[in-house]
Amino acid sequence: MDQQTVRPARTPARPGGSSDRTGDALAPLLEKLQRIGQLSDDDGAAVRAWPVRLQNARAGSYLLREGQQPRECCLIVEGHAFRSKLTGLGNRQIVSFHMPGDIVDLQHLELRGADHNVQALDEIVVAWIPLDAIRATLEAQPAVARALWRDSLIDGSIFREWILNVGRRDARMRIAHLLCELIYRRGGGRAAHPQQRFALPMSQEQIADATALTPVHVNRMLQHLEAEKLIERERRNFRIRDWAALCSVADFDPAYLHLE
Amino acid sequence: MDQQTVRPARTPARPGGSSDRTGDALAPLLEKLQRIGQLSDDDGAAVRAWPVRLQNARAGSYLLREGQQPRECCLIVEGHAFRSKLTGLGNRQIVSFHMPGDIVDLQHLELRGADHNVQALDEIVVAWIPLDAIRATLEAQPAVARALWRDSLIDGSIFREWILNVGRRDARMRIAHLLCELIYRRGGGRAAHPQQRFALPMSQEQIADATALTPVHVNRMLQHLEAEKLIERERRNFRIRDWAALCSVADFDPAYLHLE
DNA sequence: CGCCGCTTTGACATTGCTCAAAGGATGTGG
DNA sequence: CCACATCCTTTGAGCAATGTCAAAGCGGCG
Repeated sequence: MDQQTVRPARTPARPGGSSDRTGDALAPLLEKLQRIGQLSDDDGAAVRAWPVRLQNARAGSYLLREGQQPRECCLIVEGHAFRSKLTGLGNRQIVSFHMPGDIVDLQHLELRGADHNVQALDEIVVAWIPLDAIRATLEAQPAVARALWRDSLIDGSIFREWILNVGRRDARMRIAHLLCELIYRRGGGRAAHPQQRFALPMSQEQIADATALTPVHVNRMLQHLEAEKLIERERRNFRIRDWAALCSVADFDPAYLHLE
Repeated sequence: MDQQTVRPARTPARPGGSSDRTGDALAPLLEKLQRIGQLSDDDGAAVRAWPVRLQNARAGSYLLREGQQPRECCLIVEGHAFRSKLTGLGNRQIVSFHMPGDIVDLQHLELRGADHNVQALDEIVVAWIPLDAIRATLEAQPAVARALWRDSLIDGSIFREWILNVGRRDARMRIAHLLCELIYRRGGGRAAHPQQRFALPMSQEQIADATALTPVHVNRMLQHLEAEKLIERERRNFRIRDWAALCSVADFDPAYLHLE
């Protein structure tokens, strides 16, 4: 009944877990790279050889703080995360949401200090991958480098859409657009089973921080979407009643996700 | 007296210009790559060998439209450009400004359809570089690949800051922040001569589209900044009267530009 | 000279925010 | 198994920032 939220494994991953667990950990990443870049067996093997360090974290805990200079990249294995920035006055803006298979701070391959925070959205399992291991692979396996570059370019495209969303759509459209994006990405392209019920991993306050609204207004707009019979909802459990209409309200065109 | 705007050459570049003009065209790019990535002589030579096609364009003309599938990248040689997206209702959001040395659509190395428009801000000279030429260089010269990747990661960082700017700062801060960014980037890091007068290449309507405000409100906020004695202004000509205070009002921290 | 695009001003409308408090879940310790 | 704390969601009333509409200035250019 809970389609969306991938629960952390019952048996908590041991930090520095054994190699079979490690293989599991990289599976969602490999699947994604396969999808966006076509890797050879050698490429896949090189990625699988990355020495990952597993970590469990609870909802809200920081995986990375602004200003840190990490020497590892953070790959999401299970659960969800978000990246955020703070205004000098303390206002928070969430700039992206992430799901299993996403490397959340790939930019540290080239950029020094983190310019934003990364936090767990729900209970989460992440795999830390040494930057040096990735760099070594990039030289030996150009296809991996291309796939990762492509991934970060898609990231950029999503950021541009978010600037548009936050800047030029009204509250109702913003929220609808975010819903569409999350549902679409959950399906890995092709809004899979838009009718099914699912649980969003984020609170209304986090939706507010992603759409640049207040939690109060998010609440009202969700009720509005419900009254329009576009969605059904009960706490964080959603069902889309009219996917086409929701997309239209949201002004949602998935081209920017570049999932083909 | 016009520090900011680089005037298009008096002698208009011929499309498909001769090789000496071509060398000039790539100079700002090489300088930038040098700064962010340390290229060897070979690397530089490979870039200089790119067969560019020069084009003059007047303010407002489109260099690229959403949905197109370009086979060339667009490098700015002189003048300025901006990228924008449109809402289904026709509201425009500018997502970035660009200056000489910027490749404005590097993402087409990996991504198919353009997800946004690119337009000239003022009179401009651009160099079109075949994607295949760039791809060939990426394989042969990994340092060039790294520098370009790094550049696109910085792009992403700027997008994140814009999401924050548009999402969580008020109108006055947004505009001040945009001013700070433009001045800082003009100096290539280190806000060079913040006291000097300069002309912004964009209209107040374009500032509005970049900050997600209306032109009317931009006008009022500029007057407000002037009344606070932070800036001096007469049409598009500006002088910063108090750089430190402006940065503070703007909540501006240049770390996100990653210029070190 | 006269058009045109940009900037500026004014009056008014509205979206979304603030503040405050109440209602529900869920979990924990006694 | 209850009592309570906590975290989220929901509601209400009033307000502020920003948008809308309309028109007037003002510079530059053909």
